[in-house]
Amino acid sequence: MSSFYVILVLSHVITIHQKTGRFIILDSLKGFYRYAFNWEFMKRIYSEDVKLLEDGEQCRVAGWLQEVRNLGGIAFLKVRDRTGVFQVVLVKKEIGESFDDLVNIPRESVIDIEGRKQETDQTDMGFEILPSSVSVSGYAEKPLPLGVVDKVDADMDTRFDNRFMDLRKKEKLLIFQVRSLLLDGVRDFFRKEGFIEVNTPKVVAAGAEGGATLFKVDYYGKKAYLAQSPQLFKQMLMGAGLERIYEIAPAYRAEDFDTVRHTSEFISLDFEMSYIDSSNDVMNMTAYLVEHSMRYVMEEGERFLEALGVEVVPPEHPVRKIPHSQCIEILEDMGKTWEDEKSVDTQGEKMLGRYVKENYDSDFFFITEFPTHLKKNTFYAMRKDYDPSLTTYFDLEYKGQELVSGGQREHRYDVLLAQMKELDLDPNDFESYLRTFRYGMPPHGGIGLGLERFIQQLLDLDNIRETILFPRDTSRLEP
RNA sequence: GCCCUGGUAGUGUAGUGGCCCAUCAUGCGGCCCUGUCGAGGCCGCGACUCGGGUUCAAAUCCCGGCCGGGGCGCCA
Repeated sequence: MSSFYVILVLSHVITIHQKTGRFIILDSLKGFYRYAFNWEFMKRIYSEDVKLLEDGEQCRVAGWLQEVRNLGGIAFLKVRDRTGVFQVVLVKKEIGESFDDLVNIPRESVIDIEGRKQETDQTDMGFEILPSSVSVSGYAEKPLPLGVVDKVDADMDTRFDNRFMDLRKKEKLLIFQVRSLLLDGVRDFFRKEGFIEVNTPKVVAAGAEGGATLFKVDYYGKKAYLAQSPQLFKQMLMGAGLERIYEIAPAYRAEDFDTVRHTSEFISLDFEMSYIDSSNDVMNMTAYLVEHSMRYVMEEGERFLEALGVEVVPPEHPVRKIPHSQCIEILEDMGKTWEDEKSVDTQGEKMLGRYVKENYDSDFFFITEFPTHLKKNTFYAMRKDYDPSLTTYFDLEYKGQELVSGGQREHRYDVLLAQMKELDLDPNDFESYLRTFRYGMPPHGGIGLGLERFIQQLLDLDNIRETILFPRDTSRLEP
């Protein structure tokens, strides 16, 4: 009954076309294709795969009617699916009165075409479809809220109000194809390094760093919050003996910031590892994670990066580590001045990014040994033995923007308790967390990485919202 | 939260006191065209964010509301 059978051979997929008994070797599973199983109920194929058919062969394709070029006696329908834009040819004297109906289908309607492949060098795809039937599965209203292929761009607000339409643009789709691959790369790395993927609660009783940045929720009448970080749970899992874990999950920040690199809901990529000797172990793991996932995207997503016109340059090892105090000196040498306290602020980050790029030809560097008073809310940060005014905490900077924050955690119960008391935190509020530290806690550390920032910097996007399907910020709650 | 900045047809814009019953592009509608691919040609449609104020006169100036964009603090 089915028109396709599928056999897996190595990483390639071979389909046998039953009508012809011919083998079609699909390029790979890199991105577009999904033929790992034989879905006999899915007869429609991607336009990219029509290329693999013989000249004159019947096929069924479908997509969005991008535009109609009506020349009078002949018309061309440009139809877009996820893999490309193909052309359907309508000859008036051959199809008669339905010609007028077909050329008047509104743009962006979904149409389903059965027809014959005809090879030609007059289209980008190298073929066109001579239809035997065309049906409209979903009519599009007129006018469109924004044009998918119009020569004018829409404002961000218009675009995000009509995100479904915005995402029909090829270059928007590409971002999410890269994002998907980057996550594959991340998971590939962690799997190979023996990390366990976990999920921790997102509805919590208390945050990691006080209550100021938390969204309140009503939890069966009790006061609760959306988690702004999995921090405390990750540490508890170190106490539970999981040793190496990672989590890819949303984090919520009710900060009232409105910038191109902040959103209220983002995907936090966290890992935590036990039995480290120092924060250097964490930094090195971080650098290899970033490198591996970038290389993965470069290999698997070459066509996407090419289409986006982006060159990806992963970090080389070792990634330079610059203590915070030295960062200040460098910035002073570069002529930076401060009104208040000397620290690496947004301007400083950008300057240091340029400095490292010019002097060491790298997009990456760590800022290490963050002063304790700059991490004042981070009660769980381990401080340097020789100088408690410094922490073991670091940031990883990518193209002049903070990408990662992490360090070695304080695993000694009495020290942790003392650091909490410095901040006037009530240990009773953290009892379920603190308890973990009283029954054998190994030395450990970890990081949090902003996934969207990673993609933003990777693809040189102006605004972090471009990396999120439906972004949440201080004013946007829908769609 | 602070600072800067904007809101004109479906979309993107021009217009900074009278020359504006508002420019251009795109879109949409109609007509012509059998190889278009930024299709082309001709004709048409469609807008000043809301409320107050100043003025003989407001898209334009002032105040407020609503909704954006950018920067900073902060952060992933």
